[in-house]
Amino acid sequence: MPELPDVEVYRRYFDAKALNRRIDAVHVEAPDLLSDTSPQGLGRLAHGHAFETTRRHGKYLFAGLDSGTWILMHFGMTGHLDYVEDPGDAPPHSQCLFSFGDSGALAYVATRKLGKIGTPSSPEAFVRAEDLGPDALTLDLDGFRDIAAGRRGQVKSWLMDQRSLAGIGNVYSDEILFQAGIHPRRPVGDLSGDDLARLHRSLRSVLERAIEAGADPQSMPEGFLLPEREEGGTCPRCGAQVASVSAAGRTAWFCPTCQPEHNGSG
DNA sequence: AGGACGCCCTGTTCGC
DNA sequence: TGCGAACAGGGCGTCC
Repeated sequence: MPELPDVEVYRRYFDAKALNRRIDAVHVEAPDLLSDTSPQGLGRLAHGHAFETTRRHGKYLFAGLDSGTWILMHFGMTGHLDYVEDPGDAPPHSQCLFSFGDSGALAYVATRKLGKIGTPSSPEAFVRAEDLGPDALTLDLDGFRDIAAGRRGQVKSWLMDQRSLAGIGNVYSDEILFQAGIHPRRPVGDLSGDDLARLHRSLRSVLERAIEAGADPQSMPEGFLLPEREEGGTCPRCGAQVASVSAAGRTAWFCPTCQPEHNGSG
């Protein structure tokens, strides 16, 4: 789930459900997820205040309180947000629950507890402290070329490196490489200027269109590889069977025909 | 520097 | 039917 498009959809959901409502109670079910505070500390920070703004950087969501402090959410592999009218109806694995004074509650749900919740002094300070790269959606072609320069590894690893550019994970790196017709294990240094330009265009369009689709795998645009990322899946462009290789410690899915490992000129 | 692992968790699926 | 292994869309630390 939670790569850049998913987290952007969560952010909008957060805005729609949780802004400008007085927080009455904070319940933390999994204190281990709090990276820099305690359940009591989080409660003190939020109690009596309201969220007034949100931001996103890569896969991180930041919620700003009217007191000027911030709460950070990262969703790991299985996290999401769920608003319920009755706090008693919070779904299983609700690790953190913000209850509002008027009614309702926002649940941070994470089955596998691989995410984290923190209280950075600001989004900018957090990005700096974690050494995150620029948000993938804000990067123009020149910036993209800059971060590619000198890079030696495989293109998929590079796209997924949060310190290089923030927001792309396993699924969307596959999609971006597919749309650009580039094999996931191609060395970044071997990519031509045209390859890089194509990759950058794919990056933007894939992320933007995925957000438009609500980051819902069932609703992806025609021609997306995403729903075919499994054994027996077929390429939406040429119909060939998709293949998988291990890259960057994850399973990369791609079309062997549309994404040849070696470019023809070599 | 980059890559291959193992690990953090829990739930689901698949093979025997 | 039951059970263990493998695996799942993230990220960190360690070793080579």
